[in-house]
Amino acid sequence: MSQKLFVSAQEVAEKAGVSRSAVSRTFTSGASVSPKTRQKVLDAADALGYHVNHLARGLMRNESGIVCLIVSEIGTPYRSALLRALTQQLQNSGKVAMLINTDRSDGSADLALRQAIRYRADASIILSGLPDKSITDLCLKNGQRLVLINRDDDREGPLKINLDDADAAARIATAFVRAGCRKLAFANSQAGTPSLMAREHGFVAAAKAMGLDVMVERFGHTGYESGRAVAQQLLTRKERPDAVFCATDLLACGFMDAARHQFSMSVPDQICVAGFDDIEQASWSSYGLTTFAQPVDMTAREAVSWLVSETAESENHTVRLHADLVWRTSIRGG
Amino acid sequence: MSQKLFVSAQEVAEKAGVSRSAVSRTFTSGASVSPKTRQKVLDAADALGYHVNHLARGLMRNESGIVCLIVSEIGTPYRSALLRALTQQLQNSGKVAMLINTDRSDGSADLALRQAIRYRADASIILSGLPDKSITDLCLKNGQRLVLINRDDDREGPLKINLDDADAAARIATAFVRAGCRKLAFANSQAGTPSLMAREHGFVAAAKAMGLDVMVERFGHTGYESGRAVAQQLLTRKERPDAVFCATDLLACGFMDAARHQFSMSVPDQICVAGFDDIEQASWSSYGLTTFAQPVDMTAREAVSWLVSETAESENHTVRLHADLVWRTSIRGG
DNA sequence: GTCGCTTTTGCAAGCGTGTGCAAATGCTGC
DNA sequence: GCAGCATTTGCACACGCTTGCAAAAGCGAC
Repeated sequence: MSQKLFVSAQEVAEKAGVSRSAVSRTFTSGASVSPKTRQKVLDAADALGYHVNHLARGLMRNESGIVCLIVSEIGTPYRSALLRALTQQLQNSGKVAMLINTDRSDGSADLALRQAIRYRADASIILSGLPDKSITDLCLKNGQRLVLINRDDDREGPLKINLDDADAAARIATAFVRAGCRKLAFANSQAGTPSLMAREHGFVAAAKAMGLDVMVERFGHTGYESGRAVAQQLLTRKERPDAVFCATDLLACGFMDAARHQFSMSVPDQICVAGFDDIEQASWSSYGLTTFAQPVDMTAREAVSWLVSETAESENHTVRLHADLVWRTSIRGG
Repeated sequence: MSQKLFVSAQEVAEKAGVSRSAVSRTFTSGASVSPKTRQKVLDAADALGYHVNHLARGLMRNESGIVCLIVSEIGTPYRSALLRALTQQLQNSGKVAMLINTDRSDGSADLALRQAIRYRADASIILSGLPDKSITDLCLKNGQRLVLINRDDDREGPLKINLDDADAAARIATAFVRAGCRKLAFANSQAGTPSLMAREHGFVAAAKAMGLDVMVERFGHTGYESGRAVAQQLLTRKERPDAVFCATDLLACGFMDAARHQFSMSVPDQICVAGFDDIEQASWSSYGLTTFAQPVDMTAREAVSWLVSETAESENHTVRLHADLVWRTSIRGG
């Protein structure tokens, strides 16, 4: 590394002919400093290229300004969209995002949270994976805040943001039946996360309430390829479904592609398809997928505003957001 | 925030019955500490839930372990894939990623880099936007390292990672001609980044070398909708192109969708299409897009290995990577 | 000029860590 | 037991910053 170190407040103070406290106060909002010295400090700082050392500031204030985002499958459309919204909101609130990728092993969420603790992150937002109870307890005990997105879990302390998955599933079941469909199917992955399972159970329950059975098929992880695989399983059955609700838009895209190009089926004439997330591709004209829009901006806003709020400690807070149905062309009628 | 502060090395030392230096040394690799005390410290630390304060450590060592990723359009397939690879590599090297979103205004890249300086980031990786010279100079002067990905620029000091865009463009021009196409077009956005323009110019030049003209059309920013718009401009011309090279896969997807669904054209029979990036959607069977694969993993590896290397300072380093042609079904023959 | 009051300023004590240096400890061979 | 050596340990200072506290400075009124 270069010999030349960063310029410190001390040097600025000397150049401006004031005490070190003065320069510190100049860069601390709400501190008492006269306009005259303030200007002297600002000039000197600019000339020297001074920037407050947030490491040291965090050390003193016991508040780093860092928020950890713990996320897997970053390359996925929905995840990256959420990531975008979160970083945007965090920056608006003067926080900075530390990104931790948990794609690797299974204990990686714990490792990630430990990293968050090391950097004294003010908070962590978990978009994936369920950390060990001992770790989250440690976070909470040390005044860190925790947000769990779509990760239903029974811990006390963290903010949990969820969707009305079951309601949405019921709505889509109704839509299928109105379109004249009677042979319903549900396409899922084997990930088994709470939100995916809530959609599945909600759909099956709603169908049962209308006197219909549901063929459920699960495969692999939650991606395009799994959608194709599930299509192969469902569409080679003796009795083909005439409507399928996919737990995710990616699954739905894979399913539609297989149905059309591999089984030469027409969507929505021969089979109706619905998804969940409203990723960008759902609106592409090759798909025109009817789906539920994840309120990513709202989610990000809720998460961040809770993180930066003064109060809101330790009460068991859960936010349930509504997913709007976006009607396109993959279901008949409408 | 909670009254209970984080546990410090001091408390661990007291509980273990050793000096504070001992616990510090226990958590510093390569420090001299006997196995016996080391174990005592480890036990005490575990019992108390101690974690080294990286803020303080960074302050002392003048090396924070933080690397800033400065990126816009995080939700885009290519960007998020690169992000995934970079965070992966950084974590492998014991670094941690600070994510900075520059979607907002134009000066946001500068603001972002300034944030990086405040946290004494060891390095910054810029995936988008060109920061002001004064800021990058400041980074470099203070021993920060800088990596520019696909952002050709004439500064000295940073590592620049680029692709052989022009070569790729020439290859695809040849492929078009071999497929019997003579009326070539290039679809671009108005972003005007170096790599996009290199593809355009390379394509036009290669075509000219073969005695062919190219219809060039640019629209908006680099996304699906712009692809559709460009299609509308190109396909309503008196003389329609029979082959179009899109500067980006997203543009290509938009173009193909418009060509097929809006103009009822068949790809590749009536028009051949090629893209660039090899995003996941390019392989989806609705597109089957022939495209060039961005070597994201290689890019990430090059960037990170340079960042953590001891040497490699101040020499003007440029890495030019090769983009493999991925042949699918959007071009005839092959 | 002096008094009372408000605002500004400087001092110094921390925050939690790494590390050079000297003292202490352990080990080996007589 | 003791000299000679390698290893471990503790002390104390440094890193760059914030902030309580008291001294200093400004200001208006008498």
